[in-house]
Amino acid sequence: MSANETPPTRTKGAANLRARVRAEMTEEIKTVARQHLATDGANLSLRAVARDLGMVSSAVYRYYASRDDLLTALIIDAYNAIGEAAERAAAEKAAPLDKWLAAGHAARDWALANPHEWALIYGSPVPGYQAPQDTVIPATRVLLLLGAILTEAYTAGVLAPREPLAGLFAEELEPIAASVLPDLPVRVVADAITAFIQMGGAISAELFGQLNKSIEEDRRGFFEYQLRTLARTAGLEEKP
Amino acid sequence: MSANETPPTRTKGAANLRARVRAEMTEEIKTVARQHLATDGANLSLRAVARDLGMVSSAVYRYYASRDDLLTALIIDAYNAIGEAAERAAAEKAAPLDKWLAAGHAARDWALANPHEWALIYGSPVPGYQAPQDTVIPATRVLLLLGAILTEAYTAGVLAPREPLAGLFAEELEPIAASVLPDLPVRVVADAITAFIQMGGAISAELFGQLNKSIEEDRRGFFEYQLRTLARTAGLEEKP
DNA sequence: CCATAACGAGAGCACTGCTCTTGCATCTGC
DNA sequence: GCAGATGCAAGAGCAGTGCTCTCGTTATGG
Repeated sequence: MSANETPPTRTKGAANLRARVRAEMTEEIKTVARQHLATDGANLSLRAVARDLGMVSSAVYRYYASRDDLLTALIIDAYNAIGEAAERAAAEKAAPLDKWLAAGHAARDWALANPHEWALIYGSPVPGYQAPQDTVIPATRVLLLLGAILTEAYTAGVLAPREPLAGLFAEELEPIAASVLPDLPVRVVADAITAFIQMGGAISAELFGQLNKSIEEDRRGFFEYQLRTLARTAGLEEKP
Repeated sequence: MSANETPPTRTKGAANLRARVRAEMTEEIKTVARQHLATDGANLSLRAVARDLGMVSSAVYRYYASRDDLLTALIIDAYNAIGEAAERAAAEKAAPLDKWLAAGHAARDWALANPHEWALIYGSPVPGYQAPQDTVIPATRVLLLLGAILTEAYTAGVLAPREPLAGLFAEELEPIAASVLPDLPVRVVADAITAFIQMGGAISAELFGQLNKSIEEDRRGFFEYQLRTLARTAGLEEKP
């Protein structure tokens, strides 16, 4: 209630030394936890993390109130990491379809490099875990990117005309479309969501071993085939 | 009971009574474990299951060598359950597109009714768990069903002609296509796999809460929209 | 300068999967 | 018909878990 807490602006020197040490410690715990994620999956052991840091388990609780809090931090980081990877890749291209493909491949590459973090955010939810509100905005970055690419193509007039949508779900998407851009067809929003979902499905299937014994070598090519199919469905045509 | 000259190989009566009790017990453990799956997810507690059955944890090990063995049994059951649900639904229809839609909706309905079993088979892999060979055949039932529907449409000549595939992955799929049917285009196999993957992606996205705040009411309609899109991509056209 | 707040260590609670031993009931070969 | 083999459940025990609480220590800031 009172405004007596120390503002981080004024104190300097030794004062924010402790704060800096604390921030470093907080980050280091995350780093080690991320490594443990690779072996233990979502049920990582706080005690093991503490052991690796040369501290006792209860000390970790000074930095994260619970194991779930630590998981939340990792989840937010993962959402931001894959979102940023996709955004960067897309920003390097000019044509909408090129952006689309670049974003998809960047997401897949990130997932292949960080499979357990991918599982954390796009796999089955951790049993007792309830995602807090902080995660929802980072969680939408990739979806928003796909939507932005389609919207850009639409406003540029290079998006192939699509049949309008029918169905109740289309009405539900109406306000979303309107909030992005007045007169944006719901079809664009629906296609962005569909593409996001199925892009994720394709990556998950590859990562979770569902296409074993079918495609072993050219999984990247198969993924691109799916990416292009999704693009065509959304109205992004190939350049002639 | 007259257990006169019981041959050493084929004892009946009291002999297989014990076996029957054992089979019942084995099944009962699975039933209770399935219930616990709903609350604990993949990391269900063997001890809790045992408690619910009025027995001690070590007794369960008479029936399942390890927790992973119990999980395997549940996984196989789940694969078979969703496979059978989809097959039954498809068998009730005549036209390929109707079979396609029925199979998809049946799979989704089953997933909505058994979300944790869905997560077990199509979600992120359980950390230490390695799926044994017994699971691979049940795991392919839904995929095979989609492939069968497309193949049936192809042999009936009602599958719209598709562009041939290009890419290394297409060559990898060649032997699979040949093993199903001589001269079956790889495109059909690729489309079946794609549809299977993205159907699963759509269900997972809905189940794992990825389309929160966008479509809340008519998720079935949105799913059907995706189903029809996948069908069209695979060459299953609407009846005029 | 000294009260306060942050901190790490350690013990402890209730829980987990799993192993091993023990005693008992049931089945089975002679 | 009985003695021995076998199936089974219980219990103790091990090593591990998340989390809480208490206890000295140490750095911070009024």
